[in-house]
Amino acid sequence: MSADESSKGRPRDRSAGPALMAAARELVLARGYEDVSIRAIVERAGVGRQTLYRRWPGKADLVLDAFLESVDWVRAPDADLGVGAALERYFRDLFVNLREDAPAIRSLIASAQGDAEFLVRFRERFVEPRAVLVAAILERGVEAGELRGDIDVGATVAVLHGAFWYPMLLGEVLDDDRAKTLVDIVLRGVAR
Amino acid sequence: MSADESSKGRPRDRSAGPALMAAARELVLARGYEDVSIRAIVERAGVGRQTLYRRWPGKADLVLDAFLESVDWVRAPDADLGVGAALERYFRDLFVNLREDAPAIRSLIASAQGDAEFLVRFRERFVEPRAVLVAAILERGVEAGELRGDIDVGATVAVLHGAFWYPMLLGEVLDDDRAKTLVDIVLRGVAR
DNA sequence: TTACATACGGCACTGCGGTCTCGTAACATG
DNA sequence: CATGTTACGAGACCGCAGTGCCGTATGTAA
Repeated sequence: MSADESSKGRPRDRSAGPALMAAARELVLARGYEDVSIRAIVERAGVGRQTLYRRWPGKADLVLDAFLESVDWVRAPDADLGVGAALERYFRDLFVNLREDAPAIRSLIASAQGDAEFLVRFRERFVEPRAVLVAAILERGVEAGELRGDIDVGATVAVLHGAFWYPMLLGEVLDDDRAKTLVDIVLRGVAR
Repeated sequence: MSADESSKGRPRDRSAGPALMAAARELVLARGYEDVSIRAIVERAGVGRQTLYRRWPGKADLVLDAFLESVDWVRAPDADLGVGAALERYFRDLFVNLREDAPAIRSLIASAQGDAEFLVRFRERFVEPRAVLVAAILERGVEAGELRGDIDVGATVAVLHGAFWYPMLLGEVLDDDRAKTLVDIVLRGVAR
């Protein structure tokens, strides 16, 4: 699967892909996703346009690769933490790592709204790994007796992540306080 | 404010605006937001392109007007309902009204990600009215002693709405069960 | 009636995303 | 070496968003 070498014809220039990802990352960070044209990326990378389209379906997939390269930590939570502390730590880390990349992620979510195939890839690469991680924290909490046994883990994951997508997509700042408040609401609820 | 009649020069054709909104709504519902071109809208409305740009900054604002015309119910909650029932009713109604319009709303949220000025208008027209309404339900619940007195109303509003944005933007179905589960999690929390 | 101001439909223009073709380059096979 | 196959940079081409300009139409004010 990794060896997609047809072994026939001229081999691909192995430096072109990384050069395109680097160019895309630099330009998007400097000017913002929608102010960076495909033409500008390939020019900066010093390649032809087809060389990009031979590797990615379009700008969204290229930028997804370019940014997930650095965001793909998704580290496992410490097993000795309580659910509240583990969740808070997860979201604080997420917000820190997103401080620089949030505009790009927002634009990728936007791109996915009109492109069902890219939405699938974005889910696989960005959404699902984080959902799985949070689900694991919650299930650990259930087993430890910290959380109720009848909770809907999938729905809780969606509530937690939605609570961070919503302000992000509205252009608000994601700080530590928000992580704490968010986790507190979902754990304790607001009812008396 | 309503009489933006300069009283000088040729008056605007009063039928052009409604014709454009109707054309936009029909085409977007039929083909989807990103498959409808500005050119197609003005052609269907039987007007020139500048006639559109004289009234709206672009497609996003036109479609926002065209769809909020029908979505702008935002009815006040019944005062005799408990917080849980009022919230459930609110989200069930929201999901029903969005069953047809959700794709368009998704595309508008997408448009707002690369256009800060449109984001402001989208917040004012779509986000804030609903946030105010849910905040009122929550505050009523606090006064009635149904909710704790120390809750962060704004954060709770964000958690509730985020929990509906997240699945919507991921292309999932918004049904009554989701409304119930969502409200249940936020009210009761997941902790034991 | 004569200015003046604004709206109108139509169209040209630029820059973009995406597709396609050209001539050339780099590899494997025989 | 010759042949076949694929990648390469370059650039033509299409449809679109957005802007600007044209000649014309429709209103108000002198």
